[in-house]
Amino acid sequence: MFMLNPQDKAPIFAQLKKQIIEFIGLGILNPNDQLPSVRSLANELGINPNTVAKAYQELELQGYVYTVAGKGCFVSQVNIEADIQGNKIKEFKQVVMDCHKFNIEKELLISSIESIYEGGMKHAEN
Amino acid sequence: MFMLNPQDKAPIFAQLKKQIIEFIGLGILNPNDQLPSVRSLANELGINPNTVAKAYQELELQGYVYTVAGKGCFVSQVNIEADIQGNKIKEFKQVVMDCHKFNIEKELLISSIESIYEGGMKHAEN
Amino acid sequence: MFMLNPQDKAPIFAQLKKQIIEFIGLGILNPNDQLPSVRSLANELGINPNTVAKAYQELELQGYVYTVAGKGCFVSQVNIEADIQGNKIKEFKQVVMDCHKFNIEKELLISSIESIYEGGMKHAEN
Amino acid sequence: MFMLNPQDKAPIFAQLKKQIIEFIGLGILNPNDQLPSVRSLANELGINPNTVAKAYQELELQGYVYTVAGKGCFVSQVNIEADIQGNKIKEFKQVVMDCHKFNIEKELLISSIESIYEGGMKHAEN
DNA sequence: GTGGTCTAGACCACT
DNA sequence: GTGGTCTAGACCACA
Repeated sequence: MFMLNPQDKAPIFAQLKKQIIEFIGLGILNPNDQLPSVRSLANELGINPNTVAKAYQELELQGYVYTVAGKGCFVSQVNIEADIQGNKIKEFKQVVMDCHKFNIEKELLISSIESIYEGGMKHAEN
Repeated sequence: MFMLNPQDKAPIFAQLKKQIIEFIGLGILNPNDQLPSVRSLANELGINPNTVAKAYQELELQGYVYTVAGKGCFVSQVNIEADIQGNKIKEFKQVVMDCHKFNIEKELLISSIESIYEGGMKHAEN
Repeated sequence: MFMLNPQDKAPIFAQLKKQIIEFIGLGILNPNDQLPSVRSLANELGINPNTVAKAYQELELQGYVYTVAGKGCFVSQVNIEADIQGNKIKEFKQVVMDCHKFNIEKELLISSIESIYEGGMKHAEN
Repeated sequence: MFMLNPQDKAPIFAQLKKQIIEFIGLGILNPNDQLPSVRSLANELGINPNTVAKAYQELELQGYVYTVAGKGCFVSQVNIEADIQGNKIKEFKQVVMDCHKFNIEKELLISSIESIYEGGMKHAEN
């Protein structure tokens, strides 16, 4: 279900977090869905349970999930999607401002957007 | 000349690197300009010379500067500016693809660009 | 496992780098093999961990190894071997061109090659 | 007359030395030819006289030139050319042995030699 | 346990 | 003066 890249400089728990947030944003994980248990996920991914637990903890701290002792970890029912979108937009604006600073032409950016939205929705290879 | 943010989670040498690259991209530092000496910059910023040296060394490995032992460290004359712009654009496209994935409307992105490029906004709060 | 020559003018970290690259080229170290830990190797060689770390970091920057914080340093799985051979051949051609420039006879070079490849000579005295 | 590359990692005095040796090997500088004076050469190259002096000193130590106090520095009349060729051949053998170690095919090396000796005598770009 | 970062202070070669 | 290298020893995040 999740994909980890050991060569990625980002710590594993952060990769996990990011993917869970992404899945929530994409509607693959919906409010009140239960996440896999720490142990099962750790087992499945071949990583340390502590690592999974850390990801879950941070997600809980940031309000994306809630934990019920003895039952498991569930996706929050609050308006997470808007939150995720908001963060992405903030990130987007930041990058645009950098582009502006470096005198990259506005038209170039807009045409990039057009082509991405029209074309396939494939990921860019890094 | 340079500004370090101790609260930033990024390592000091990376902050320094980023700023130097930015200054080159902005034309504040031009090809063959000499960077401050390792010692003087370390002194000025209140950090260890090794930390500055590490930043300089990585910049050299990546081709942004060249260093001459016994003389100092200089901005490369190759087309760095295009390189920096290229990286920013890549980053931009990546973010746009994420936005697309999360169903953020194209028009929203474009209008953000318009306002940033017209308004001449300075910086987003982090 | 590794051998350092204190009399060699080359810096320690460079000697280490060179040997690791050689071991990869020779198939002694294979893709995804784990390198000795920074601390253990430093201890074994009687040098400072920072020195080993520097070697590892440069190897990573050049793509020969990848390192996972908290786990260790591993040989890359990309086609490093071809890379190493390519570099050696480049070096070879450079030397041949020098020989040509100095009017060294072609036959002399070729016969040297023959004798080395047939004899299975070990090493030249430095 | 001489060409220095400040970006080259080799120290300037070594670059100078190498070129003088090369010129001797090529017959551009002949036995008992006088080298430019330390000061004039330093002036011409825009470098420190100490740097030139160091190059000359090392050349003298290695027997390539001899210095006459108050008169200048001259190319030795001993059999330098053979010496230079000998060094190159030694270097060549070393590289060939490395190639052998890395399982590079003998035929590849020989055909490289053929093409270099038949083709132009241009330098390889680094 | 691992590697990453940083400091303090030293010595060296080069200019 | 410059940068390059190395040591000793520290703290941190990650697994």
